Amino acid sequence: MTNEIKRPVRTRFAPSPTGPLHIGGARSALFGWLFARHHNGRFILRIEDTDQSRFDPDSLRLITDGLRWLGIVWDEGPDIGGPYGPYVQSERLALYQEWANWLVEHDRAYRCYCTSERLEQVNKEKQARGEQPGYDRHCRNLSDEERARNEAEGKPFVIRLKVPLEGQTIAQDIVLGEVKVDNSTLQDIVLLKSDGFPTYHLAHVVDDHFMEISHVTRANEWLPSLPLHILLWQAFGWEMPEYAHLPVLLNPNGKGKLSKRHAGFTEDGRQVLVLVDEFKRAGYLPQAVVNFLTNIGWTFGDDREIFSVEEAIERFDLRDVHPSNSRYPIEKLDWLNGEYIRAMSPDELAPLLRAPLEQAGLTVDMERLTRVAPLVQPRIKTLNDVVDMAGFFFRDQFQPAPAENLLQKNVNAEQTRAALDQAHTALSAVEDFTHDTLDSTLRPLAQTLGLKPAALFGMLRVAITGQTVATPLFETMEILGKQTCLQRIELAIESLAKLTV
RNA sequence: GGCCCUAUCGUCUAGCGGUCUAGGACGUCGCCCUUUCAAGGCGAAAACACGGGUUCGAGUCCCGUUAGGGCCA
Repeated sequence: MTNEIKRPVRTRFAPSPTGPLHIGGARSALFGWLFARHHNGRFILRIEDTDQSRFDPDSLRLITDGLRWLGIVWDEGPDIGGPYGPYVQSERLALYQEWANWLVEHDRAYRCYCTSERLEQVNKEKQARGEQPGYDRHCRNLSDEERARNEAEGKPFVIRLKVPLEGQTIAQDIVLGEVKVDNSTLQDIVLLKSDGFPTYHLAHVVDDHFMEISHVTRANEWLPSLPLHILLWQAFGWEMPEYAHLPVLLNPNGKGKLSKRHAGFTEDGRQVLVLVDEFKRAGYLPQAVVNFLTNIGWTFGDDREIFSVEEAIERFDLRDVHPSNSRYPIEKLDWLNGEYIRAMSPDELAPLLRAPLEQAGLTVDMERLTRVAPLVQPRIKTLNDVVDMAGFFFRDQFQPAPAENLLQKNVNAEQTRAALDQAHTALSAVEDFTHDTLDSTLRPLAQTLGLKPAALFGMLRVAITGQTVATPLFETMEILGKQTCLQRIELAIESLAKLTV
């Protein structure tokens, strides 16, 4: 493991444009980005679109939107260009073909004319003999005449790597340390397909060479092909980047790698979010999501879990990344997001609450929202929670709760009606409709009525907000105003009349 | 099936041979505060997968087993 950085740090995130940005992909991108930023290096976005069958035209925008939302900004990429472009693999086909041919010319690779039927047949026979399946290297040993004949017939071919038949390939991984494998277990992998498109293996090595990537950060599902890639670097004779195979996220409940869909539900029945866009729509803050992701597989130190990206960049090192995969600890995000919400000033928070409220069909008065913000601040975990907690402040039409909800513990309908009646009278006389005055009016009233303060406040809360759980009563009443409060109490009294009949 | 990787509280993790009667965080539970709900404060339960080595000494090193993950087919 190297302790020094030998060349300018350049890392890359190389997603396939097959769909929206996944939280696992985002974390891989994040780690590469943090590393690059720590070393004042460059971070590159490259699109690996050589699998045409899974191509999704919306994907590029979805990926870039997701990264941008998280604040993971790239220095070179398909949208902004850069000195090592193009940054889309399908625009680099000539390069892959050129270098695949170079390998053939230098006897490090060969043309294979075998049909898929023959490959299948070989596998069948091998399995029948109890051998491991795999290509039998038939075309590796073709005579010049056979080769010439195949060429003359114009047979389609792929280009395969000539893997050494003996010995070991040893790799150094920044996260995992030494990884060893016997060459005899390796396949003569295809580098260039018959349609002229490269496989991942070829494209990876060629691109990372010409883009001067210094550190390859990728998910550890690529680890098995690492020896092949090392062999490829050696075949080209190019300087190898350092590799860091990052742990992946596992499903929180079920087994296996975190899937795009069907990640299941948390214990409290909420769906587990996996797409970056879903986090945005669910009312999570990007800073919280980044902080959350950074804490999986890496530790800030000092027993601290909450820190800014800038602080993370200062300390981040791939060598400190934990090698094992983790279950996706999604429960922690709610807590962290709540922490971020509480750490803001109410004035910062208020504008962020606007969108969720409007999306819920409410009309937002910013002046009122600014007064409501500090009330909801300690009570919400996501921005969207504001709708349930304080949506009643912004509804055009008041939605009263069922009369039953007015009834407090050990207080019957008749008593409730009497209490609300008295409260109405008392409040009507209040000139200064503010928290302190309301408190000094209603608290003594509770005693007069022989009710616990909690009981009186509880029925008033339901009457005035229409909810059993809401923002604190006196502050709420102050914002709603005297007229509104009195009207709603009257409404509640009326609804109780039906109950007592 | 073959190959590769991994293994500390329920979960995310600290720990890089003695300071570990194993630390932090989320979650859970209890108490306090309290007009609901939160937030906040205090506290509790909770882990070194197992078996062999190496060593004066192992959570920490080595081997195996088991389990989990991945890749190939």
